[in-house]
Formats: sequence, C-alpha cells, structure tokens
Amino acid sequence: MAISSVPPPSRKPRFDSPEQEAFLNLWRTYDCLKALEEELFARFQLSAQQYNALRLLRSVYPASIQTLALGKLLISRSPDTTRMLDRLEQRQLIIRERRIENRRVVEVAITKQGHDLLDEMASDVQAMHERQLGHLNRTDQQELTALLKRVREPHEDASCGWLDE
Amino acid sequence: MAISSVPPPSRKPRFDSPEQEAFLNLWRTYDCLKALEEELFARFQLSAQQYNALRLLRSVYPASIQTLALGKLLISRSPDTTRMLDRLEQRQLIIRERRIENRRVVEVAITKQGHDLLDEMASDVQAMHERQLGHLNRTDQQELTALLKRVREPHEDASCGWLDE
DNA sequence: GTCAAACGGTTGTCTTGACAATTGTCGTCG
DNA sequence: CGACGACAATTGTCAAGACAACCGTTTGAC
Repeated sequence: MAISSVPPPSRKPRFDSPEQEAFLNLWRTYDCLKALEEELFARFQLSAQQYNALRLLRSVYPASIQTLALGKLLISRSPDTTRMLDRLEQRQLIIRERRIENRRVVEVAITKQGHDLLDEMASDVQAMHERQLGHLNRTDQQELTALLKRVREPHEDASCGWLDE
Repeated sequence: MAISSVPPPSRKPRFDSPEQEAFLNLWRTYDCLKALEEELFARFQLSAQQYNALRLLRSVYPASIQTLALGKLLISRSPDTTRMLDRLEQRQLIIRERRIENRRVVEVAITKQGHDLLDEMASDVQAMHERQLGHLNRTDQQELTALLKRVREPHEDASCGWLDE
C-alpha cells in the first residue's frame, strides 16, 4: 500500500458528535491547566496528587485519616496510595502510625514540615490558580463549576463518587 | 509526635479559592469521564490516545501525516509518539513510510484494518459518549464547550495550542 | 565541496500509574 | 478455641508517561 503525500483533499468534520466535542475540549482544557500545575509543583518536587494529599491532610489536622479513606478523597482514583505516601513519608512531610486497637489500619497525618511546605508554596499556588482561571469572572467560574458538577451527577454513585464535599 | 484519632473537630473550608474549586472540579470530572472511555477502549486493547490518533489519521485519509505533526494534533501533548505508533503498527492498524525525497520524515497513514476497527467500535463509542454527556441538553453542551474554550484562550499561544481546529 | 547547525525521529532511562496477588489482622460462626 | 471470610494495606509486575540524549538527514554558509 503506497502512501499519498498530497495535502488533505477535503477536511472531514472534526468531531463525530457534540458530546465528543465537549469531552475532547474537557480533556484538552484539563491537560492545558495541568501543565501549569505541574510546572509549579515540580519546583517543589511534588506531584499534583501528592500536593492534594497534603492539602487534604491539612484540612483534617490535627486529626489523622486512614490510608484508604485518604485514597478515596483524592481527586483521581489511585490504587497506589501506599507508595505515594512512602515518598511523602521519606521527606518527613507526613507521619504514619499503625493503630494499636486495630493493627490493620494505618493512620496518616501531616507533620510540621508538611505544614511548612504548604505555607511556603501558598502564594505561588494562588498565583498559579490565578493564571489558570483568573481571566474568567466570578460568574463564569461558578457556572463552569456548576456545569461540571452536573456532568458528574449521574456518574457519582457509580465508580466515581467524590467524598470531599 | 502522637497522632490523635478523634473525628475532625471543625471542617475547614474545602477549597482555597474559587479558581481552585473550578480546577479541581475540572480534574475530577475529566477523571470521571475518562474512566468510562478507558473501560470501552480497553475492550479493544487501545488507549484513549491511540484511539484519537486513529481518529485523526482517518480524518486526513487518504492522505498521510508526519509523525511529529500527528503528535501536535493529539489531545494531550505526548513526547512519546514513536512508541505509541509502534504498537499501532505492530497490529497493522497504521502504516509508516519514510519519504524518499526527505529521508528524515516518516509519513503515517491508517490502514484498512484501522478503518475496520474504527467502524467496529463506532456504535459503542457513540453509546459511551451518550453515557458520558448525553444527560446534558444541547444548549448546556455548547455552553460547556464554549466555557472550556474560553478557559484555554489565554494559554493557547503558550505551550498548549490546539491545531485541530 | 566541507563543515556546522537545524531538523525529524528514535532510543535509553527513570518515574509514575494500573492491575493482581499477598500479607497481616480482625470479626464471627461453629 | 479454631477455622473461615472480610478487610486494610502492602508488594510484585508490567505497561505508559516524562525527560533527555542521541543518530541519521538535510540545509545553508563559506
């Protein structure tokens, strides 16, 4: 089979359906904003997931939370919570402790160093979010958030419930 | 440092800013819909990126396209186009051919088998998109798409221009 | 012509995510 | 008490993604 190298003769429709167009735009937009995130987090040697884990741990501080419960709270389901926490523990940003009364569960909490790191990052994170979405006015932001929630609504009960609210 | 195991004393605000709330919703929603995609594509032993590559190749058929140009058209930037195409070529879904007049460039095109696979998947893909976003009416879909485009607008020129339109 | 820079793609290497099986622990039922 | 199933977490393994260095090729300057 030979390959012709003439320019595209007739541009076919870009999307097969409006649903596909919406989803591909969602994907593309997420990917676009994610790049801004990662650029920032990389400077602190963190992944977005790790940052969110720290953020969640701070939100329950001074209490702690079980490993699997934390995993469910994370934005994207990650079956690999253990190893992600390993890396955070190595840097002493979190502390893990096996319960005495139930040795199956491991409680996770953020440390002083973890708090300090979040504080150190705070202003940069705020600036990054400003770059990401600051050009939308408050109304549009709320509308976007509302639309996204409605997109998830029929799926929440299935595999992707969000317990962080 | 001891870990207290009492329930959270006072729920802290879930988000640091409306921008963060919007972005985390975007992330979560993308992740949620992606799960539906992957469930489908896995049945055909494809990744979402590979499916989109095939879709793009079909859209320029019978012409072909250069490797790097295809990489730029893909939804999320992947520096690893070569190996992804390797897998597609092994299954004879695409064909690659080094140009004679410029031996640097490699032209990529979809094959008969590639077309057949897309045809075979078509109805399932349509049904999946229906499940993803079918519960939004046409107006809301368009509004979501429009909002997402406006989100990307100031970033397009930077690292994430979308050439597929 | 010859050399150097730019280009297109490929390969190596390391980290990260995905899925499955395993370990250790607890509750419970016989 | 002892065995079994359920549960929380960990570990093993493999495929994907990220980043950078590396060919082969072409172009252009001199």
